[in-house]
Amino acid sequence: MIKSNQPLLTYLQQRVASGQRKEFIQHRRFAKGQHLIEQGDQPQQVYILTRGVVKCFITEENGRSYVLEFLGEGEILGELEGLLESTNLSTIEALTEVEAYQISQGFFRNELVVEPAFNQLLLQELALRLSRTARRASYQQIFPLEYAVLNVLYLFGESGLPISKQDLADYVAVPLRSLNRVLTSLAAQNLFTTFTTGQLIASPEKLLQLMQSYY
Amino acid sequence: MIKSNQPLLTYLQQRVASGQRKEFIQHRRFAKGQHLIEQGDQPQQVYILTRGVVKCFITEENGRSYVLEFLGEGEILGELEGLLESTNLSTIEALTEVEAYQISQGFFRNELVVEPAFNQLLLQELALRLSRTARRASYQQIFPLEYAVLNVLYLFGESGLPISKQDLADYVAVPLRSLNRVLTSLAAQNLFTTFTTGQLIASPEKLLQLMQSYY
DNA sequence: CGAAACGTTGATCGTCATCAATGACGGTGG
DNA sequence: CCACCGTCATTGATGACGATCAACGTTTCG
Repeated sequence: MIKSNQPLLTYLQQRVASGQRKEFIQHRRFAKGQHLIEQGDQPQQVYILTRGVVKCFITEENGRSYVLEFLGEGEILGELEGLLESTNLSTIEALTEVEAYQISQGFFRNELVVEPAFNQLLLQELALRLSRTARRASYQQIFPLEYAVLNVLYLFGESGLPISKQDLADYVAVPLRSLNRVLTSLAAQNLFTTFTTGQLIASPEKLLQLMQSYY
Repeated sequence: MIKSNQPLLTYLQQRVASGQRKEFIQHRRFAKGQHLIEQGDQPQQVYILTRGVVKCFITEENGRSYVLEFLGEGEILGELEGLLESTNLSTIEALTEVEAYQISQGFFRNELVVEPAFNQLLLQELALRLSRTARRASYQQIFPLEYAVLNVLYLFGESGLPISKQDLADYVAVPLRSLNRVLTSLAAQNLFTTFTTGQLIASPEKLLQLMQSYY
């Protein structure tokens, strides 16, 4: 659920360690809550996360938000805009304190040409994101809310939820009130207790079984 | 709405005309209704359309389908699987008679390395699709069905709808019956007549105005 | 000083009313 | 025969409003 990209992180660290042209790569830190990228703005930079988690979301004209992804270590930000030379598709907000390499769009585009390994990593990253986004669009449209929530709970398993309920609500694209309704209804089925801390009690098998009842 | 990619088509035609390694590139034809790619199968080929329109859709376990895109000339198919070496994300069905270049995954991957221009075109294509898919996931989740339908009608404008109502219904992710309901309700507002042939009467401005009433 | 009592604040829930989307079934018209 | 629509019933999701509860710092009293 919180996507990461270890190979890209490793690649970049080696790239930095090699020392070549490292003047184009800055390491920056962002406080929790800060926006790395603002939807609709003209983009300038590309980031690659080295620590922390960000939320990547689109805000619609009526004020409601849709969370595209939660991104963690090794994930790249601003790459779509770097490739398309368009304004920012989404806002990127730090959910924790975040550290990231910052590179200019020009350097980013140049790297794609001169570094086949980087090029390859980016192609795979884009392909994977497209695949994930498409799958999610599909099942969130087709199945009812409860299914999507079960899915999220299943993905987090017993590890606990590192994100706020409001963010989770935006992820499944409903108001917080509606998410809470579903959660209490699930809790009534003895699926878990004390959701507050993100702790599940029920077995993943039970969740899977419930999900399959929608087939 | 029917996405196309002229630069990629032009590139490929030049590539073929140059005659180099053209033994790896076959030109194939598919009848209307035929499936170029089947969801879940092990992929073998990458296609680039030269004529016709295909529907690219995911079928969920409960039998309902979600249309990801309608793709036309110059669009590439099977590239995600070629990059990720995964099973097919979606089914690709010919909506009209279709012609396409067919290349093997191996050749496809090799081209990405030896042909910077092709590599660049693919990066941009993936970035654009990701951007489109994300935007659509967002507004379809957040706005009611009528908004999505107005949006589609607006995009097609007065050119008429080249796709069936069932396909359109799958695109907005509702049963055909529900789509028809929305259409008749819109027709009652004098937005257009004789939708059967895909003809609109109303001005795009009027559609836009209606859409904005959801803000 | 320390513990109990208090008040404030934000998150959550019960309830009721409403709207959006779906399913079913039968009718109508090409 | 098939595509479409009218109607009615039902489910899913939302909005509003007030009640409740937990967290936390502050006040009060022994």
